[in-house]
Amino acid sequence: MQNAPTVKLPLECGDCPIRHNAVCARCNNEELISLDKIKYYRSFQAGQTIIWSGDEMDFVASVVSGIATLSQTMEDGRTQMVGLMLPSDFVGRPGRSIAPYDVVAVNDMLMCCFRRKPFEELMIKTPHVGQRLLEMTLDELDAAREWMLVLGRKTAREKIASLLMILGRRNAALNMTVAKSSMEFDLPLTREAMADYLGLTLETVSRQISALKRDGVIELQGKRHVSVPDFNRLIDESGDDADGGLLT
Amino acid sequence: MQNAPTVKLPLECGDCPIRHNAVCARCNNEELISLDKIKYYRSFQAGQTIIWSGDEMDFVASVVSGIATLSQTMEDGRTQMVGLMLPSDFVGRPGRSIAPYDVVAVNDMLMCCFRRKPFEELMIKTPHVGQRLLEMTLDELDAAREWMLVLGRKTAREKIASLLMILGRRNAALNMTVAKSSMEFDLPLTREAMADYLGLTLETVSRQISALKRDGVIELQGKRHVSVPDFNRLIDESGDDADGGLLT
DNA sequence: TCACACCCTTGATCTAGGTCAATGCCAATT
DNA sequence: AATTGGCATTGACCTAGATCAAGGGTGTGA
Repeated sequence: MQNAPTVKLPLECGDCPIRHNAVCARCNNEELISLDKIKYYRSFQAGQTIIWSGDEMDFVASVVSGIATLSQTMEDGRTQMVGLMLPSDFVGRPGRSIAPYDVVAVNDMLMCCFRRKPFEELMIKTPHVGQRLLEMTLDELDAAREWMLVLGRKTAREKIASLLMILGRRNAALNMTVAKSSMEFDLPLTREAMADYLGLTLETVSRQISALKRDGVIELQGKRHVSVPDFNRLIDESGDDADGGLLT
Repeated sequence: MQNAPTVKLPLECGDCPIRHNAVCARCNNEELISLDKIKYYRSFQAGQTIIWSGDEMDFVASVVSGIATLSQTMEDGRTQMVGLMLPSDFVGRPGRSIAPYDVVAVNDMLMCCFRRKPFEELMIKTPHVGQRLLEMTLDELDAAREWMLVLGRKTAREKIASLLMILGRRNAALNMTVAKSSMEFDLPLTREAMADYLGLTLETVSRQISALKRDGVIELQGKRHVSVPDFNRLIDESGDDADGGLLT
């Protein structure tokens, strides 16, 4: 646990995130084999709802490829996205059978699933899996709390900049490249999905993106491809501390 | 793990939350003894900052009595509370030495502390502690995500009602009483702290509390004692689903 | 090639909540 | 009993972002 990396790792040995090298280094073969026995793969189409809030959920899973969103919706239709699930993220929760939010595939996805009961038994038998899950959960908690600052206190422009920073960083991490001063990436989300993530309306999202473009902070190729000539400029706009987060 | 309660337990056997009955039932004596060897107690005064964001943190701890807040502050002073720590909550994180937020004592507090390194070693030796910590972290993650909906999508009035619901419920839980249709409790927070929790200004908090009083949803004795004649009315005002949360 | 469905942008207007400022309350101190 | 200081309330006004509305690309299927 001491030297475990706190950033999300891309896939390493095989295609299942549970086997990330942070765990593998400590796992013996028996554990890997027992994991293999209870897992299976499922794919989902873009736009498909993977799990409905309130539904019985008999599996836990990790994202192999594609992007999903977690969101909560009030009776009157207001919705708030509470998480973005990217490859290597873990969906579901041992010890609870009812899903607390909707999980929706943004693009085509492949998930590595484990039936919940055997997975729970496995966690008791092989503590390393639980330890890795604890690390990941703590990271998600930190991310959720950082997002609370975004939602509660930032202006619309800062919110957009914060989202672009996250998307840029995660894109860089997925490509195993270092985040550098200039970068470009695709926006996986519609303006409406961004609005739901940021607690804004889609019109405000659109206006602020236009404003950032007008001010030269970003450039757009089409509507869904962004390039950031100077990443530090974006950081300034986001209102974050320069050091870029609370890792380690 | 299967039957572990998902609500936070009040203190049970002794005064350290790590020994909550959910864990105790599965622990053998050896584990309890080894915990005792590395723990110590610290008290803090009301208003005292327990941990500064960015500081080195060589211990983890759990709240024995009193209330603390977790908060993040931007350079220009805007602050957002990201958590309320009540008795039995766990502060700090194994595997990370730098504190990501300020922890401030709201009233006089007693904390049960563990030096971080020995605690991490203990977690490896005795998986039950890690499993309990995972449960607690997952609960906190759910709470953080529910709060994201509050921050991102609720109106000021709904935000206040949501906060009062949480305070009322936690108060009922601490007193080991069942949440019933009418209840009363003290507000532990100033109007400003409530504003920081809710992403509002203190004036708006004050106005909305006055409005809820005017409309008969709550009554005030002094400025810090609330009684709620009909808890369901408060739930309606909060915009939440009637069933009252996502537990189990 | 037309038409329909999506997604996105932009403008005009409205409003919830922020900002600024005055005042009130009460407990502690002198 | 006067003073000080920390909270809290209330009013008047302002503004960021919501709401309402119109139109513009682009892709897909008939």
